[in-house]
Amino acid sequence: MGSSTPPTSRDVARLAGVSQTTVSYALTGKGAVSPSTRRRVLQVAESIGYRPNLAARSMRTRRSGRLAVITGVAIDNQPSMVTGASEVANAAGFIMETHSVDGSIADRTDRTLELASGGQYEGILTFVPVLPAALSTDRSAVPVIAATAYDEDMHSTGELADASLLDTFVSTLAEAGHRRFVHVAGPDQYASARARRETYLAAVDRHGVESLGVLGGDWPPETGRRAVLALPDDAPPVAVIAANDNLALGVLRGAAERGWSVPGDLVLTGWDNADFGEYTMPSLTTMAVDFREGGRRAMRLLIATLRDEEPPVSTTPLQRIVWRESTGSIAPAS
Amino acid sequence: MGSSTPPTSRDVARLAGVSQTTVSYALTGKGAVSPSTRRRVLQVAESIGYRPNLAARSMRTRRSGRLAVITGVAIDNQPSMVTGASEVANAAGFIMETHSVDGSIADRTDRTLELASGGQYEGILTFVPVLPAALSTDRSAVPVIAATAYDEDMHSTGELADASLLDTFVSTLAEAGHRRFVHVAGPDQYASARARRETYLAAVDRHGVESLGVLGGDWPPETGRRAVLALPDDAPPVAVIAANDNLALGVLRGAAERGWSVPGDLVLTGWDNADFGEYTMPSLTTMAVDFREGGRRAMRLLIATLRDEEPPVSTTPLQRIVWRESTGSIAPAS
DNA sequence: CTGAAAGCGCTTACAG
DNA sequence: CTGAAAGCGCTTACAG
Repeated sequence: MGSSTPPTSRDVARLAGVSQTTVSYALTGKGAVSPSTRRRVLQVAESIGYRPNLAARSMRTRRSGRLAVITGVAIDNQPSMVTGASEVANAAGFIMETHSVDGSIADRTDRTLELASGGQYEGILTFVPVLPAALSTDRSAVPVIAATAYDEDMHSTGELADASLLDTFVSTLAEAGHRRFVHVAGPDQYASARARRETYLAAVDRHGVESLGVLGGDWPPETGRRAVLALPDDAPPVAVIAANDNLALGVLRGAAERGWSVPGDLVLTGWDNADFGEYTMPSLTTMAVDFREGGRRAMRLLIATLRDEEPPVSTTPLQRIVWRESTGSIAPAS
Repeated sequence: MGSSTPPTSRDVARLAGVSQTTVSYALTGKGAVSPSTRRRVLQVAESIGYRPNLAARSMRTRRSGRLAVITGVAIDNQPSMVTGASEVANAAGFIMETHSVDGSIADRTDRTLELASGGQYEGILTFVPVLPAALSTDRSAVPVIAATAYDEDMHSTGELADASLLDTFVSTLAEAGHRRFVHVAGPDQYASARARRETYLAAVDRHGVESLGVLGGDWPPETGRRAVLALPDDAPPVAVIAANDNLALGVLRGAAERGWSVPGDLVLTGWDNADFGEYTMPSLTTMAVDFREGGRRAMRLLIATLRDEEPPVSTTPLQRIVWRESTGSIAPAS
């Protein structure tokens, strides 16, 4: 009990009175086996609960049919990316496994290399930043693709971190008559946060509106709340461009604490289309980012790479503005 | 390029002018190797980028040092459970890998069995419901433990789905003078939703307050909003016990749409301590559930099982009520 | 301190 | 249609 070792294909062979070869053929459906033999083998295998040892199989075939996706605990919106990647992997006949890694970027790089050369996967897709060393395809036989939504360096698919539509927030609000803006930024280590901040600065400049500055510097709601509390009394009417919905939520709370109405004294945009944004009072104008499709594309790229095919090009945008109550009634530029 | 196969321990041996045995000893630090030989082997291994084939190693040693955690896309709050499990696994010297599975319960059970008998893991911890067949320890050599926060059947660790503290919501509000209650329930398929509903019904009964009924039946905020819109005009003052924070968020929105103030006309409790709950207007009274500690305990149980040790007993509660603005000012029973 | 040999559980030419 | 044999890349008694 417990210490007994699981049955092997040799056990099945002995019990069925055939060779290991025949068992293998019957199970994988590869060689030619007579129907009756095949039936008997299958029956025996089933009865003793035989399951092939995957490590042995993949060591022999050098094909595991498995792809690894590397994620980390702290990356927002990844669940949808993983789901999208999984859809594509399964459709292509692969089993996809998710490995969650944490620690420093060096640790993550090590682990990625380990997985790449461990002989168990035919390809690796990482959603967390790793050092370029992990991506070199010369030494590790299997391809490693990085699709990080939220950081730069390496071969990133990048589209997910694109901030160019933030310009549309500013221009549309400017056209609607808003003259004063503030940006509540995310942390500087994030490429997406930096991109949004820079796009904001360029936009206020380009559209000739006043900027009261860039506040914030972190993702949690409390940062947004503090940013509003730090605004001068005569700030309203002001348009607040928050780097994400969490921050926007804090802004909403801070505005209420100061007695400022939204969208009266203050209009507000977020980013990410978080579930709660449709139900806050007022509901949040935001950027819907299609992480799932981002995951699909990343996986298509990996599969194309390992098959030595040309990667498919996708042109449809991954982002879309959702106008809601927090920006008042405006006629969005089509 | 690309088609070249990764270096093996035999390659290292040849290049270092030693036997494969010596390479193995030098790398694993097991046998006795002279310092100079050891240094040379390590140097060669490093220079050609050698990494042991894990499949081969674990096939030979029958010890992989790896544990698998099975999760699914749709399970709320799992990230923290996974984090907790990972902490304990790493502290015990194991590498933990997360496998995300979806499909029917039969599919998930199959996949679990496959992992259990695949020879790559020393133990399996599943956070998604599987059939009892997957848990039988007689056939698969490795232990499989189910720690499902949100469904019943099998050896569940259960504490996470415990709803008994909901009685405290009701009794405390009753003591504060609230006489009329409503429950906005989650979907019936969830053990946690059922437990909360039943605890609610028992509580209103026990504390002699009126119940306007049980509404809802799903998790998204919209369900909570609809529930409030369905209430009769003369419902207030009423205490709404929502099955989770999403639902409570919808309730808040619905109340605003009807012109009902919170906590004036309506008081409200949620569940889960979602991030946004501290920043809604008003902030949400809720149940903080320590999923991370739940994950830790589940992993401790798995490790104790595979080591044939007595599982550690934990007595500290995993749940704690957080009183906030949505219930007005009350003196919580200590 | 070092090496030759066996074997973990599979699959796959090859021969019959 | 079926089987004996080799080998995937490791580790580990065993002998020297």
